Amino acid sequence: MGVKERKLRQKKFLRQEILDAASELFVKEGYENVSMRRIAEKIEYSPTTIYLYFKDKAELLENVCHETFALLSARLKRIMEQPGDPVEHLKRGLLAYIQFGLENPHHYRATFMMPIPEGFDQEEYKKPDSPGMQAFDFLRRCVYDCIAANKFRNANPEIISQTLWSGVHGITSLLINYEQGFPWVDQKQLIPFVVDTLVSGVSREHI
Amino acid sequence: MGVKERKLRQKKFLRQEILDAASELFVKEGYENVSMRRIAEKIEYSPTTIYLYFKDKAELLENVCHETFALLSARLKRIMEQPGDPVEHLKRGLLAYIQFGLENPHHYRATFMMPIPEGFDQEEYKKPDSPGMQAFDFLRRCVYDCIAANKFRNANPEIISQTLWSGVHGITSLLINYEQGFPWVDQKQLIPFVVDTLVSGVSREHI
DNA sequence: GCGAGAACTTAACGGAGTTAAGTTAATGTA
DNA sequence: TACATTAACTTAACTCCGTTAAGTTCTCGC
Repeated sequence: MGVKERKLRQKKFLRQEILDAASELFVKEGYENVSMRRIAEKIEYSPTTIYLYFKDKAELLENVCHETFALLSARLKRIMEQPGDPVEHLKRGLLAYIQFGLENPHHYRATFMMPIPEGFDQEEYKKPDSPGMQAFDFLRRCVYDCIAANKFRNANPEIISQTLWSGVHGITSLLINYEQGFPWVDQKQLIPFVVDTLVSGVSREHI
Repeated sequence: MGVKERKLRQKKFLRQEILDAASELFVKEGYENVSMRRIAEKIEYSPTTIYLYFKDKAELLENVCHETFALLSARLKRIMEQPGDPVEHLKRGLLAYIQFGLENPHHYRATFMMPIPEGFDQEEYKKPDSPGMQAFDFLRRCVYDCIAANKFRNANPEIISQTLWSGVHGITSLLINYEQGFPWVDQKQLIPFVVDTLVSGVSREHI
C-alpha cells in the first residue's frame, strides 16, 4: 500500500511550501516583517497549520536559514576543489563568505546577528553538522593547509580560524546594517582590503 | 519667577527617570524584552506618558544607547591623553572598544547589530556628533597619527579606519551573540590576537 | 473667577505569536 | 458495511505589543 508514502510525500510537500513561502517573504521584507499570519496567507492555510510542521517561528526561520547556508557551504566546497595554493584558497573563501552575506542579508542577519532566543539549546549550534559549523569547517581546513604550507605565523590554528571568521563577519554585518548609514569607502576596494589585512596579519611575512 | 524653571527641571527629571528605567530593564533583559508598558510600570506612570517625552520606542532606546556610548567616548579620550606611541594608543583603543561592547552587550547590540527601523533618517547617523561617529573619530585620529609616524602601509586612511572598525566589531558582535553557542578559544588570548592581527595587517612591517 | 494650556490617564485599535478546542475527512478494524 | 480512531486542518481566543485619540485634572496667568 503506497498510501502511507503518498501521505508522507504530501506532508513533506506542504512543509516545503511553508519553507518556500517563508523564505520568499523573508528575502523581500526581512525578519522583523515576516509574520506567521502572512506566511499562512501566502500558502492559503490558516496560521495554526504552520505549527503542525514547525515548533514556532524561530524554528521555522532557522530552517529557512539552514537551506540558504547549505548554498554557502556548496560554494566554499567548489572553491576548495579548484586548483590553487592554500593562501589563495583562503582568500577566495573569505571573499565568498562576505559576498554571500551581502547577497543574502536577511538570512545572514537571522543566523549571525539576531539574539539567540532564550531557552534555546545553544549546544545545538556547536554540532558539526549545523550549517554554520559546516561553513566554519571549510575555513578551518584552509587554515590548517596554510599552516602546513608554513605560510602562517606560529599560532594555534583555532585562534587563527576564529580571528579570520570574526574579521569577515565584522565587515559583512556592518555593511548589512549600515548600507546607507555610514560614509563607507568603495566596497570594491574595502572588502579586498579587509581580506588582505586579515590574511597578512596572520601570515609569516607581509604580502 | 522660578516656577518655569522648576517645571522644566521636573520635566527633565522625569525624562531622566524614564531613561534610567529603560536602561536598567535594557541591561537586565535585552532589547527584545523591554516593552513600553514595562518601562512605564517601573516608573509608575501610564505607558502613554513616555510618548510625551520620546517619539517612539526606537527614539527612547536610541537615547539610552547615546548615554552609554558617551562613556565609551570618554574612555577612548582618556586613552588618547595618556602617553605612548600612536600604535600603542591604537591598540589600547581597539581593546577598549571590544571590552566596552562585552561589558554593555545590550547597548552594543541595539546600536550596531539591530536593523535600522525603516523610514529612519539614516543621514542622522552620519552626523559627526552622533555617539557612534564620535567614537569612530577617535579611531580615525589614531590611524592618522600612525600614518604620520610612518607606521602603516601606504593606503587610504579612511579604508584603514573602516577595516579596523569592522575587525573589532566582528569579534565583539560574535562574542556577544554566541557567548555559549560556539567553542571559542580563551577570550584572554583571542581578543589580543585579533587586535594584533588587525594592526599587524595594516602595518608597514610585522610586529 | 476664569480660560488656557500643560501633564497625565483611560480606553481602544490593529497586529503579533501562540494555544485549546472543535471540525472534517480518511483510515483501519469488526 | 458500521464504527472507532486518528490525522489534518480551522476557528476562536488569549496575552502581549506599540501606538493614538480622547478625556481628565490641575496649575498658572490674567
